[in-house]
Amino acid sequence: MSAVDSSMVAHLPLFESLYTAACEAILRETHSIRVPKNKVIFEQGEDVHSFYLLLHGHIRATKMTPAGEQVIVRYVATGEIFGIGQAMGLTTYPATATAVDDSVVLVWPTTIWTRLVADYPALAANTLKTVGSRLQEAHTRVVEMSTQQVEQRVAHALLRLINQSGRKTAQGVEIDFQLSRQDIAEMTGATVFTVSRTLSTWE
Amino acid sequence: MSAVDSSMVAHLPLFESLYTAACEAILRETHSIRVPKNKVIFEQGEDVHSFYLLLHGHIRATKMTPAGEQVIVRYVATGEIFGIGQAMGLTTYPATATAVDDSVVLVWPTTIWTRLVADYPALAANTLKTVGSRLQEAHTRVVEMSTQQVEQRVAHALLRLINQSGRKTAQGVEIDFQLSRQDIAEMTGATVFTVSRTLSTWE
DNA sequence: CCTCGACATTGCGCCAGCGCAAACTTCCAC
DNA sequence: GTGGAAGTTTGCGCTGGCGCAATGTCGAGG
Repeated sequence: MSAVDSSMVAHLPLFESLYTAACEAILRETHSIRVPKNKVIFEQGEDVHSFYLLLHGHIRATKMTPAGEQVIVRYVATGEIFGIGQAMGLTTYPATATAVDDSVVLVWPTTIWTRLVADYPALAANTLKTVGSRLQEAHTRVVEMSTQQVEQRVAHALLRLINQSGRKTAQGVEIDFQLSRQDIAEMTGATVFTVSRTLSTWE
Repeated sequence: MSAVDSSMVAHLPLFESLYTAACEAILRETHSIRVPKNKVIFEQGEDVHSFYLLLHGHIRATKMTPAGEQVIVRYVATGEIFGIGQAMGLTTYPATATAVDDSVVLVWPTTIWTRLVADYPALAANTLKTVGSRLQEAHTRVVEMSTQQVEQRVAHALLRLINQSGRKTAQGVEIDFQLSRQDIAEMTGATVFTVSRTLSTWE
């Protein structure tokens, strides 16, 4: 519940080509909250009430099928906005957002989105780019699911995570949050068993 | 290459909450072209040079994998914009657009996108909604590909087409363009054979 | 009317990946 | 430590869907 310094966020894509003053004005409408690991931020189907910016930590977005199977739609990386269903014309959240780690997020009430966009048009343009690149990623995934088998899908999923949240260490690259076989299965559309077998062949 | 009457397009989502004058100004920057069936409008990988609005007909967007397999990303319905890679921060088209039918499209040079958005901020907001709903659809498809088997994927793919381009007739619903088994296969990530078998069990 | 080419169907063998059960490994909590 | 819960690995049988080849259907052009 503390104020946010614009120097912390002004460099993010969301604020690109906005003046510092505008950026500060936008930040005046928000506050930061801490989200403990495994806490659900919003649930699929819930009425949209807020949108968010991830300052620190990691968030997982999942969708549940009517049959009760869970699919991981994406991991939100630091600096990204999420929960922007309102901007896309939705009235309920299309997925569930859960903190994978202890995280810190900025919260805005969705009610002010329209006003913010009217006051700072660059905001819509920047959000458009973000959503656009997510669309790209989703299409890539559709293509992968259509044409590749599990082994390659797992490989690509891991590469995507590394590019997004990888950290170089002496031994190689490390993803800085917990990732179970179950998670990989839910990202790739495979079973835990197959994922386990696949990974074991790579040592 | 003829002028376009604003009354034809003013009701489209793209122009929502824009004044007629603005709408007309935007239309003054475009011209319509006829695209014969099977003509490629732009190719995946090509530098973005234009964005489009489909007035009449049907367009198919496909992606080719490095291995040469083709996947149908989506069908563009009448009234939709497409080829808006520029707005999403891309420099090359992420997919190939081909006319499925003889079609009529409006063309704008991408160079004016930035200016249009600056002059008419609602344009960015409206585009954001469009892209948002495509993102939704893409995620739905990822979930389907992850959890359902071919039969249900085919069913959903057809339902999506019907909702989008269906026309009611005495005998039922009709999709108003040619659709081969190969097409359905490329939409669902199955083979022509399996699609054929699946459809035959439904009579 | 016949031919040719494109598309669709069908039979058959095969295998990637699933489902399940059982064993093994970690990591807490007490 | 010790017991238990959660996560992982592995063996095994089964099957959905693929690959291919052969055959069937339909429409357009000579």
